[in-house]
Amino acid sequence: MSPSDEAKVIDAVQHIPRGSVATYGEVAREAGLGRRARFVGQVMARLPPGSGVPWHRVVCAGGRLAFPVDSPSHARQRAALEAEGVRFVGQRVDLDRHGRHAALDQLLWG
DNA sequence: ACAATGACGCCTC
DNA sequence: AGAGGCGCCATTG
Repeated sequence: MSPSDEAKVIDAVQHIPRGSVATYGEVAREAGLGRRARFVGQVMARLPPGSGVPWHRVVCAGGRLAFPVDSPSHARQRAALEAEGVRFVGQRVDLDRHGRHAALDQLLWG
């Protein structure tokens, strides 16, 4: 990996509109990094607190959160998402409303 | 150099 | 729905 790969990931995450989410895999592709979903996870994990990067908008495939449902981190991410209007269906983000193919995203991303 | 470890994803029972 | 298995790849011990 090059230092710029990390920058590409950060950039892609920063471009996720408020109130919507993107999966790790989608971020990897949008950043031009192919199938390196795990790499995206690594970058998120290394983010210093207060970096300003909306890491909570990055979720696993299918809308699940990467953290164990009983963990504080899971609760934190879910709260952050719900605070900006993201709906949950059970323990999954409602991707029909907030996923990359949602109507609003189509307008913002083409 | 090598094995283990993840903020992943997809497929198969 | 849930559990395993495997591919993935940078980091860590």
